[in-house]
Amino acid sequence: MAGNLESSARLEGALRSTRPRRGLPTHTRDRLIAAAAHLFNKSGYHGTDSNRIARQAGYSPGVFYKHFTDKRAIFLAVYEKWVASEWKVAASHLRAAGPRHLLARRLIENLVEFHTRWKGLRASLLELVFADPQIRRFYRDQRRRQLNTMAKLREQIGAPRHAREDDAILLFTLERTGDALAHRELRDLGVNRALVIKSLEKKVAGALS
Amino acid sequence: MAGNLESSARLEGALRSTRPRRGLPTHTRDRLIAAAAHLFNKSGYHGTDSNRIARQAGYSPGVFYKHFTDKRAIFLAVYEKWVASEWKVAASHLRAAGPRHLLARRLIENLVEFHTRWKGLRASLLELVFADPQIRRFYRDQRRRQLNTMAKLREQIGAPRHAREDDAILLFTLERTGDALAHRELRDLGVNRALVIKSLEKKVAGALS
Amino acid sequence: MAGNLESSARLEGALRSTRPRRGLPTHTRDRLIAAAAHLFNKSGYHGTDSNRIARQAGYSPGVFYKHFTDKRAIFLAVYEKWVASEWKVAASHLRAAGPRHLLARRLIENLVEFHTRWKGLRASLLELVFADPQIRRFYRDQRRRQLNTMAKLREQIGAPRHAREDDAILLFTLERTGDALAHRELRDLGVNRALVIKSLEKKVAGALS
Amino acid sequence: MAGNLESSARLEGALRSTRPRRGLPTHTRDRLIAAAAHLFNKSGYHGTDSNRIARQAGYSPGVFYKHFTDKRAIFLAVYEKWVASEWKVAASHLRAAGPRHLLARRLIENLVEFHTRWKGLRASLLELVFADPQIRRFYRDQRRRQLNTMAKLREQIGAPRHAREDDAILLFTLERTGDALAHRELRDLGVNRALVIKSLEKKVAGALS
DNA sequence: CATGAATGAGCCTTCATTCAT
DNA sequence: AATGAATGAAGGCTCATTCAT
Repeated sequence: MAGNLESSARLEGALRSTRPRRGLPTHTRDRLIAAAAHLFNKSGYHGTDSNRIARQAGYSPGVFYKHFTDKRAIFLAVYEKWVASEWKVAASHLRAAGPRHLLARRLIENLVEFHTRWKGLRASLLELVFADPQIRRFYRDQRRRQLNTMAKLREQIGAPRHAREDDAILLFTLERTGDALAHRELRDLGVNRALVIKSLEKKVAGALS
Repeated sequence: MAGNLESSARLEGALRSTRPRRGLPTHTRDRLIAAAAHLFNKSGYHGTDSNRIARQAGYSPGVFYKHFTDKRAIFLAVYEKWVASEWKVAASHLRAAGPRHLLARRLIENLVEFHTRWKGLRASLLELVFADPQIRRFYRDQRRRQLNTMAKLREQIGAPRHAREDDAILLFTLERTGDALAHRELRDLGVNRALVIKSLEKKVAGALS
Repeated sequence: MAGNLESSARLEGALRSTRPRRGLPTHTRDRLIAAAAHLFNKSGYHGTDSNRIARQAGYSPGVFYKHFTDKRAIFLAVYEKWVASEWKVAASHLRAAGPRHLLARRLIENLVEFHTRWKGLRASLLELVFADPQIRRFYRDQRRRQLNTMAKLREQIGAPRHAREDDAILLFTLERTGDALAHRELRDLGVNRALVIKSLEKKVAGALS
Repeated sequence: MAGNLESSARLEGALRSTRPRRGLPTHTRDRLIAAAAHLFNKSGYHGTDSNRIARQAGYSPGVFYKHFTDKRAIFLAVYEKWVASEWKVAASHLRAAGPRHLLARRLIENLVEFHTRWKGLRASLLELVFADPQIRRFYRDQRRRQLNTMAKLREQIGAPRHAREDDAILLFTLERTGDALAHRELRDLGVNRALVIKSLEKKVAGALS
């Protein structure tokens, strides 16, 4: 993954150590977000307490509230950063030239990777989307943006229009199946993972035609 | 709706009042489950506490722990009852004769109704599936059962076989789109609800052919 | 052991089974006391709840409060019965003829047996003697009675008088050392059990001379 | 008394008032221990709850669990501190020069004082020694230490050896009689307090010869 | 006499949040 | 900017006790 949300592995070891006693506010904020991302993803939103986030980032509890009004706020920040980095990666795939089936393959690969890396965060997300208006708003903004991007992309590559409804359903399918792939749910279902992935790729390729 | 989980509306008004001073354990348990279903659905799992469940059911706090070891346990009980009643309704639709497109329509109608009624519960569910092994197991058992039922149903109506993988993807699509329909997510996306439903019906009808 | 407080072994198996649906109040009371004795001794006063006492005796929780005003009351009843049976046994030893050193031996043997059998009860007792005036009063009555008995006994066997103060100290010594013998405290201290017992016997024999 | 456990009287009045808004952890911990010692001694272990300990020490409930995992843990801490201060005082008596009968007198005086000050704590202790392995272990370690100290002391002052068994019995006698003296048990028994004390002194003096 | 469902005060414990340093 | 001790509301859970049947 690119960007600001470091991988879990790197996080675990490095965070506590190398930190200047007094850093730039932005740096502190970023460290907190990275720590929160890691912990939310590992233990869920409700399984993570704010003191622990601060400690994991190498700070004392008070720092947390200098940068975020409450726990909800840092979740939103984590989520925003997460989504931003997702978009960056997706965009790079979309810019890359190549035949449609290869594009589809890359997008699905990316999907699975993302859902796998952030499965804990996603599990918490859905409850928060339900419970918190601000998170809900952001969540839906992203979906709208995805939908618009799909339409634009088709335009760029000269494919014919599709019904926005079918695009939406496809996004839902990808999202939910991405979770299933991340959680090894398929194995429990006696379903072949590779075939599912192939099927998704076909759907995406179809949507781009 | 059929079944044991009373509708929210009925619950809200009636629970506290009409209760014999001393009932059968089963009855008490059922009332607790109904109250929990209502509250989990309204305020989410983490927004509901055990004392409140008891009070909503018309009891004092101690009663809760006579029937359930902890909150997790009653959530599972709620979930089991919820799923059981869902199956009952679905089964009645499946038994009813008629052309496939009508069957599909009824199933989708049922899907939307269920996701709408239990949207709060579903929002909490996904986090708990992630966090709790027992709930996860039950969740996946249901999915497997759904998958098997689909295959059997096709056999019964003489339709050709489909890949289990595609059935799984269809279930995921239905589940996630059902949530979207329940949460009025589509309006925010500028997507036509009726068309989405029609599209889902077509997918289901296709799966039954 | 004589009398009404059945041995733990017998209790464990038999209590729940053979009980007439409606018995004499005295019988019920006795069963409750026996069950309480067993449980207090095993788990301590604070580790035993009143519902469990009733259940162990083969009754429902309500029965308990038909016979005792509260948990304290049944402890006192247990204690009274326990002490009564202790006296009965001691009296039989005192009545039996024989040389003084044999009498002393039998009394110490009896002491150890009692402290061993009721070590859990004794552990709870001391806190309750501190906390509860009624139990305290009873406790001290017993001590006074012991003291008087010692004096009388010496008269009977024609031994010279001793200072009441020394008798009291001897009783304290016996009580505390009896506990130590019961709890295997001596082994931890690197002290020879047989020698301690011999020493106690000598003290008792001395007191009877 | 010297040492870290302040006297009840001082505690009662002073604790809540003079406390810096924010102190060193050690100081907080010490205040909690002092408050717990006071309350355990006054109301017994089971009559004291953790919130109350915190409040008595001048803190809010949460503080308690920053310093102790549970009530058992603070009891052990109280007990350790108590024993340590007891040893300090005893040691000062033992170091002081003087004839043996004066040493014995001072030791008994000290015994009575200690048992009087901590009678509530002692009453709870015995139940906890029965119920809690860790407290039991500590309790017995102290006894062993006392026993060893007695032997060493005799060596130092050039007295002949005594059987460890008799030393143990003497300690038990002192402990139990100390309690009796503390609880005014003797008055109820019609026993002369001064004579009992004299008798104990003689026993101790004898043990040092 | 006996039942056992129900009560409810109250203890144990957590954790988001604050604020004096 | 950072600290971290302290807060305190609130939730989880128990158990002595009651009372309608």
